[in-house]
Amino acid sequence: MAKRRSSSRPTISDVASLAGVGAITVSRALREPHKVSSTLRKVIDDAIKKLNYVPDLNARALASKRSDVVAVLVPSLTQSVFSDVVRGIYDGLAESPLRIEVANTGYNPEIEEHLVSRIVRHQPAAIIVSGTDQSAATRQMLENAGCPVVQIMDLCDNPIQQIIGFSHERAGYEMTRHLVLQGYKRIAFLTAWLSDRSSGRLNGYKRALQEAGTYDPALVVQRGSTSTTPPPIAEQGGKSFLSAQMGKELMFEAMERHPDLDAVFCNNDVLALGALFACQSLNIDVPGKVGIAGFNDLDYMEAAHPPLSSVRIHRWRCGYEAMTAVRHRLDGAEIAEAVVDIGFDIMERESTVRSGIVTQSEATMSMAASDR
Amino acid sequence: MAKRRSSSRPTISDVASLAGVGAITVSRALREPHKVSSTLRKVIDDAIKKLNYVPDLNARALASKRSDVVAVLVPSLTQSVFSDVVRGIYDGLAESPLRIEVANTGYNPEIEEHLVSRIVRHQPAAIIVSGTDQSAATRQMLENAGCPVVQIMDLCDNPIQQIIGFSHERAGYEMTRHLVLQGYKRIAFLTAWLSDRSSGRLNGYKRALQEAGTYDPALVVQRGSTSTTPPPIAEQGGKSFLSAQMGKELMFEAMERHPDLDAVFCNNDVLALGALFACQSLNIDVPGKVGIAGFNDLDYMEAAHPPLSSVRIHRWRCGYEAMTAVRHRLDGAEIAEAVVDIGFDIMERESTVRSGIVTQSEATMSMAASDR
DNA sequence: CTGTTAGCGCATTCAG
DNA sequence: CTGAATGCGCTAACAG
Repeated sequence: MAKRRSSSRPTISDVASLAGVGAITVSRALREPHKVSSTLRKVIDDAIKKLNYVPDLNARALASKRSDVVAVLVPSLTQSVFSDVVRGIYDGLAESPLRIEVANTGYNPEIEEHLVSRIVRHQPAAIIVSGTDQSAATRQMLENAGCPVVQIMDLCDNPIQQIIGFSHERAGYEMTRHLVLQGYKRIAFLTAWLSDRSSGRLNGYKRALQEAGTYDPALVVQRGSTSTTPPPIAEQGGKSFLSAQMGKELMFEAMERHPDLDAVFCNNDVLALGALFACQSLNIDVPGKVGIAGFNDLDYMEAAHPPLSSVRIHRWRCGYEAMTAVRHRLDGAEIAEAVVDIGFDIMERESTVRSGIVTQSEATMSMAASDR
Repeated sequence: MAKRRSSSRPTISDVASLAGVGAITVSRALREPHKVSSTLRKVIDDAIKKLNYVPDLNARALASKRSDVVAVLVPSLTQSVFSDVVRGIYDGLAESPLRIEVANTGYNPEIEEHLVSRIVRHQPAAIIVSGTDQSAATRQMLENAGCPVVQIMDLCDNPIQQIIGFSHERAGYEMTRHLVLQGYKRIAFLTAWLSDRSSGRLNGYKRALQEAGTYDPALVVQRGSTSTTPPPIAEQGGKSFLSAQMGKELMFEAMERHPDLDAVFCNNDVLALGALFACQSLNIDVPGKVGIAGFNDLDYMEAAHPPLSSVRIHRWRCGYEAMTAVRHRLDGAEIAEAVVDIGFDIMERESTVRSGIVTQSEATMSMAASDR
């Protein structure tokens, strides 16, 4: 019997010798049971139980040049949008032996690049990454990663391999269109900063208002004039930059700058919530005097008083489908669809319906993939 | 030159031969630069850059029997409480080469046990785990993990190794005490289900009311009568079980069952938000007719109209300190304090202050560690 | 279906 | 401060 450097856990050869077979057979019994006769399989299973053997996954990763880690890159964990996506990813995991390593880009392409460079050293089983605005270097690394790569939460024509999401531009357009149809004329766009995806929404807003002939660039109210990324956590003192408090402030600012304002489309639900609180504190009628719409449709939007309109995006499903796609491909399947549009729903609620009474508790306008 | 199975990325010996040194020297230059002469270090660095060498972390983990993965176990990712904690953990990472693998127990001890059993196979660098209610088997595994283990978000007398958090019982007590001092008599406790930590809060509530002589078990309003864990995600259809909508329903239920109700202490801010919406929809004065308090102090509590009282817990800091502790110990330091109380603050805001006007925008009562 | 051989890329001895 | 040998535990590639 070979002597060991340290008397640690049982190894695969301990199992093999106890079962009276070769190590590779044990290995196969573990990973490809159908390639091992059922008799041997039983003997091996018994030996495994007797020794309480658990495979060393680092050794496996080294030998096979492939780990069981699915790397997930999201811009933020504290925004419930992404935590829901991540939960969908976790739920898609089900019984598979895969693990998930979440990394946080903080909306910063440089950090993202750094993270990807680290991730690829681990030979991940797959990579799930948010959005399409990776730097050229990042994209390069992802293309060379040699594993399934799935982009999520956006759409584009040339995904790295595969993208699952929806069109932010269309979402922004449709919600703005809804406001226009409700008769709102002076519709502001409230945002903290502009991520790549937020810009898409803003473009949709712009297009809808230009069509309506009521576009006014001054109505885009933003935190700081040119911020395109949130401040680093350190400067936030561990608090979230995106907050109801900020929504409140943006709303006050918007109303001060534009006394004729009659609706706000908030880039984010938490800003919309803040906007509502702002109106409540000034005794401003919603939706009579001002309409309020958000984006994401977090749970409190429906519960609010009045219920707040929003764009429901299928964040959980997005994560779930991404994980499902990953698993299919890890099982050897080809990419089914390179671009998967999971759509969104415009949730029309009281906060933006001033033309009458909402007959149903909420009207839904589904904007799912039109090209299916 | 040894032939390779696959012509993949450069290895440490490629670097070594290019630099004209032994492989181990390269290894040391990477991990313990101070043990290598600066001249060699420079030569090696050049070679590394020239070859674009990146160490294979799986091989490193196999050889050293220790990976760079810090496993983090939380009951939920979608509750912002824990996503803030996780962010604190990430932020505590800073420039260290550690990675984070977050796993999700869903408040289910069996799942937790399963996850821990998988995690320990990876020889993690450290484990951070929420709470103290691990199963006996889980605790056993953690004790034998052979790496730093830090418990967070609670306190106890016998941590596995080290615990960083605060007392839920005291927090529940102090907030209830505040309500009592404000003259509220019929104070309900609203909760969706009772986690181990929630129970602590409930116990504090109970103690405070018993002291005041106004405790009434019927005032504990819970979703379902005996639920101790949330339903699995599948039954939630990918939606969060804990929601403002549920807070609203619980509030309606509480008011119906107890017309004399004059305050609610919600186990969670999102429930408190729902309770507020419930009152707004019925035109019930807050805090005149009913006081509302939450737990966690998420950002919208302060922004709400009226601002909602809550127990501010230092979730970001908790994660950050846990990671800091992990890094210290990975650097060879001993455990400084086995039990670290990071305290909490009672945020007294308008929603529970009916005896007069809050002179400051918010009064704070800090309940940090008293025994320092 | 099963086994043998030969590494995966690195870090741990233990020498100098 | 530096290096040579050796093996971490497992699996790919062939052979039978």
